[in-house]
Amino acid sequence: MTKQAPVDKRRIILDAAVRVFARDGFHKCRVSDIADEAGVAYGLVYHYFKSKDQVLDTLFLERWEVLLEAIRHTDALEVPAEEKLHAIAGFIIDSYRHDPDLMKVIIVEVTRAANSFGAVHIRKIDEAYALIRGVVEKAQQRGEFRSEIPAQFAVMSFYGAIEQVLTGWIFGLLDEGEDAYDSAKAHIVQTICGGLAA
Amino acid sequence: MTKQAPVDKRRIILDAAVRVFARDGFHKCRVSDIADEAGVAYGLVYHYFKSKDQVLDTLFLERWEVLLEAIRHTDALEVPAEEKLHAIAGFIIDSYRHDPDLMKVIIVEVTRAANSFGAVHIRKIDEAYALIRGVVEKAQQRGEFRSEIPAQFAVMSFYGAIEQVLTGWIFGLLDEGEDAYDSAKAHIVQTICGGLAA
Amino acid sequence: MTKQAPVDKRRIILDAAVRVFARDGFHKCRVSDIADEAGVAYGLVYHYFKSKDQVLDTLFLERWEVLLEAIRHTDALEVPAEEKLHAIAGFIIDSYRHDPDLMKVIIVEVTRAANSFGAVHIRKIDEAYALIRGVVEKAQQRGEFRSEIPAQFAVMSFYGAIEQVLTGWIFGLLDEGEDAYDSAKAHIVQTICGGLAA
Amino acid sequence: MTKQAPVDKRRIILDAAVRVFARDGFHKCRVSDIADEAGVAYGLVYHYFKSKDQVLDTLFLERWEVLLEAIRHTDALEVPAEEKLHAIAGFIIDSYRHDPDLMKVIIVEVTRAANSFGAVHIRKIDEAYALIRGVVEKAQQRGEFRSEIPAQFAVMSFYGAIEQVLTGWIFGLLDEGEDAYDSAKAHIVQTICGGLAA
DNA sequence: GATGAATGAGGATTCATTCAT
DNA sequence: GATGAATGAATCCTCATTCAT
Repeated sequence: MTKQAPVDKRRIILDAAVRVFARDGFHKCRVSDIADEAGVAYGLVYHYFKSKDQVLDTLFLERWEVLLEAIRHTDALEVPAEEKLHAIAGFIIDSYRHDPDLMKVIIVEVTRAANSFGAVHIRKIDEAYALIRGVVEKAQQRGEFRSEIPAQFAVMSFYGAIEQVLTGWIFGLLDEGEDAYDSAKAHIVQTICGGLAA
Repeated sequence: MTKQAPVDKRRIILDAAVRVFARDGFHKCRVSDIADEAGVAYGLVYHYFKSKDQVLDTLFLERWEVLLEAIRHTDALEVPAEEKLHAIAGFIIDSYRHDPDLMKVIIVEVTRAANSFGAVHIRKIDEAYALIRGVVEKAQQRGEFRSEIPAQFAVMSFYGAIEQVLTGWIFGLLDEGEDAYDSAKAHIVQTICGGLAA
Repeated sequence: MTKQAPVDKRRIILDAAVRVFARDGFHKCRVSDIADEAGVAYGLVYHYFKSKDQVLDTLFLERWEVLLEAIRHTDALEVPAEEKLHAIAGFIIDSYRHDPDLMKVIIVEVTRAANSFGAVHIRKIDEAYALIRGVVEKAQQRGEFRSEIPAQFAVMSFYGAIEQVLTGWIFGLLDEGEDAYDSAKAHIVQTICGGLAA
Repeated sequence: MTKQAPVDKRRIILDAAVRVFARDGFHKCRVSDIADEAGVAYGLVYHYFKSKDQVLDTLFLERWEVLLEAIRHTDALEVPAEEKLHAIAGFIIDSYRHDPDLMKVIIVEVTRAANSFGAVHIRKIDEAYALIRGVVEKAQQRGEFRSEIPAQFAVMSFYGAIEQVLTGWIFGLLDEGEDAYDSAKAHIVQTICGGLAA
């Protein structure tokens, strides 16, 4: 007789929330939908989280921390800047490939609605920008990237391009599929680094 | 006897709604807040609009139609593609410069939350993408732009970069100011067309 | 055809609230009970009052202001202090006779639970004490009342006696009836002014 | 090996409940607040008590029984009625002096809100009135007290005066302090027995 | 006895929308 | 057109109580 893996209801609730938020949207869904989806009692959501907002916060912060770590790790590598950007875009796109619901929630409900939430989220998001800016600035110092374009704008273009592609997938405006994911990584980086001009 | 300037209360309500949506967010504000801001009676909002949603819809569609027209007009010009993209980015950025509240509402409440609303918005948004895609594709056919990058991705990068810069301003993560607006136009186009690489 | 007296729904709600609070208690009753009793829609309660608490507040303050006015008026009369106390006790007891539900609510839910509410109530209650203290102090200065007993204690005894009698009626521990009301006024004043001792 | 002082968790919970009820009020506090204050697990409160109400009941009944016993004992003494009333007032005031939180809870949450609870409390409270009435009636028969004032009213005045003074202390409307306690005893009895009149 | 996770009914409050005037 | 009182469904959150360990 093997010992049963202990069930972490907190985790179950978070995972259920991802599905519900992705399906119905944060504002349209009810807390009871989350509880139902998780198969737990209504009140248990409030046992683990102070509010509906906090469920979303937790989801975002958990994942965003992983993203920040990935960017930091990438930044530390001894590779060309272009390769770093490829790795970062790749990480974000793979996050979507691996768990599209979670990324949908993060982009649609948090990243693109960050003003509704406290300044905490905006600061976290800015942390990611700052890390990527570091990558660009170092590349500019090393002469890999040209310096006419302020790093801040470069970052916005890069990150904006990625998020827009994900949004295209989320809204069904862009074809999805295994091939699409990999080519998206390449094309975004090609565009941002090489430019569209012939 | 001088002719009274006709007061268009419908317009007053729409303008008030922009300020309220920008300040409090579409979900957090109440219809009464709009009426208060407009200085009209509660019920009048419902005299002119079927619902709170319709107020936002109207705001979005009014402005988006202008944007589409601007893109169409630009597309028809006989100028290099890069110049066209500069005009389009310029138009969007000038829209923000001229009425930041309205653009904030359109981006934060509509463009980036389009899934909450009916498919109407998504289709309208996609119309803009399609027009810009036309610009890119023609440039590719003419050899102005290289063809390795699918036009669809190019558009996403271009539009995403613009929206991200606006978002940066909206969230206070990017320096604003008259200079910033003009240089933003240039830098976005430089990045997307010329690339970051040295 | 005579014009109908306009119905003041705010008043109707307040009056209904008195009955409901008296019957079920402030904590046990639901806002919907008040609306039902008043025969109005649920939301109307919130159209006129910010919260359930505020309904009780309004009831208390309305009536308490009348009490304060009555005490002030009595105090201004040129009559012996004992007569003044009789008038004050009489006013409070007549208030109960006239609208026992309202006085029950004020005593049970406000006066005797004033710590749950904001300091506003306590201050209002203290205002009544202060006025009565004035009556006693003047009587002491004039030699009508002896000075050994601090006015503050005298007031507490006087007011406490009245409230306790009302509480006795409310809880069914003391016989009620038209006779009882008048004799109560006399007996309370006799006790406080003349003392029990033979 | 020294014998451990036995820890009576039931007692610890009751004592914690007194503090919590006094601080936050019976209705506003949560059962978990009691457990926290007591430093015990949530469920333990329910191990010892059937419900939150029962905790309050226990507190009240425990103390009230002591009060009843004190009154009974006083009543049996061969001393003048005035002295008996002084002893009773003294006992209640000393109870407050010794444990103000407990008396606050009993007065604010039970004695003055007795209608919310079952008839049990009212009957217990009435028992005290009956005992004091006995004191007064005997005094009236013996000619110590005059008979015009029905004993029942005399009791209400006496007990009401005491409770009002305690309430004054509780609500901060009356000066407290060691001196105040003793003079309060004297003044209440002087007022009730001797009257205010010169 | 002791723990604290789990349950779920209950109720206040909000607010979009309607409608009589 | 204009007003704002009236409606009532929707839903978050609280918290007493139970129960498995």
